[in-house]
Amino acid sequence: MLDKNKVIVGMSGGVDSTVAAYQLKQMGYDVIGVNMRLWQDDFLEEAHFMNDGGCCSLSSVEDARRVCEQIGIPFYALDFKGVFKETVVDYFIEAYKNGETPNPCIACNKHVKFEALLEKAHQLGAYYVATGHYAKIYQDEATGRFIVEKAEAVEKDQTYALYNLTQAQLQHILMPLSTFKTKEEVRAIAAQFDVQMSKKSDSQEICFVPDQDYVGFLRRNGDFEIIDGDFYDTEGNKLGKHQGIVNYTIGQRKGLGLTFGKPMYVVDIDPEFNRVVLGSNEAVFKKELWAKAINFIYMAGIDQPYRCEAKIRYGTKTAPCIIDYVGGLIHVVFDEPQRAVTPGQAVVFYKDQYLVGGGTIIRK
RNA sequence: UGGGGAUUCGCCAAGCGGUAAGGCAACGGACUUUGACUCCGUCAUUCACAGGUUCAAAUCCUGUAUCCCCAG
Repeated sequence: MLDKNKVIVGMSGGVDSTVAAYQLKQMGYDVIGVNMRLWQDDFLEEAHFMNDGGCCSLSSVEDARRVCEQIGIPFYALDFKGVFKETVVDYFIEAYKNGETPNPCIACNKHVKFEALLEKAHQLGAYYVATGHYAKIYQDEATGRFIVEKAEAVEKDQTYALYNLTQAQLQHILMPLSTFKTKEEVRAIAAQFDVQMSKKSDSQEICFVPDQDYVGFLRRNGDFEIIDGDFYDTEGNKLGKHQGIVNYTIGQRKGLGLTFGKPMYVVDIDPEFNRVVLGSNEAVFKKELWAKAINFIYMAGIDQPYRCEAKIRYGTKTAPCIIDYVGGLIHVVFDEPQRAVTPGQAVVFYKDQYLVGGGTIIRK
């Protein structure tokens, strides 16, 4: 029987998860801190890149252990390298191989933090797994569905990366940072028992590529060749050589190595012909998109066109749109054209502050 | 080995005797759970080279080099 008062907290050793654990302890939960060992890269460890990290930092085990001691909760470091490799790293490599831009955090949430870790929690008898994400999760009394709502701290809201979670997962998840209005409040609490840690900067890179060189990561870990190809304009004229499609994402301006007298942006990536199409900023805007692998949270699904808002990239604003199921895919039509619709990225739907659902943008 | 035109930052390009605009690229920083976008900052004591005329030249003159066009 699972203990509803028992919770496993994913501890990165950073500010957010530390405060999450602390809050739960204060609330009276039986809290266990767990640091997930996710990835090991000999290349980077030799290069001393693993010393400072973020949400999934590979080197913060000791920080996590220390704060658990300070909070007064048990701590375990557990190995999740296998599942992480299969569900996050392999997906990441595969996406680039296919000319897409992946979002590994979303995959990690779905398969590692709220699946593998949740299983581990159940093995330990805990009903809940908790993290330091900024999002609200609760059960709607009327419908019985578990709903995700944007965090109070709007600028830190992380619901975009949670659209893929199922009802089965959500009922076992706690996110105690949901009520904080700012990151500063969270830091202030952290400072009460660990000043040094409370000043850690926010994470901002792919956790398994802490040197920022994801192309180098693909070279070392990928099972495919990164091949030079040609840049084309939107008319089909050859413009020059590119260094392999993995180097580019839709909307990208920097690093093209070509000059045209005006800024040029990546408009399309064609993995089949190894082509990268460049165009003006205006050419990067699209009014519609198609998405697959749809997951709904706010409701079970839609059976007719549904008006809501959508966010097509983590750092962007939501935009009004109408979504509709067409042949097993979701068709999204925006009121206004959106910049850099990127295959592989998630499109996440919102209705006011509620997370409606989302899917993966495809090239069509 | 005859005429004509050109030569300014990696690319494009202002300047036309008064002491080197700008755009693109690049680099550095901010922002960022995606090397995206965006923003901020840096980027020719020097104008193909050598002389000359001027108080003063990238700008005028004279050679030299390279390129282009038209004539052989």
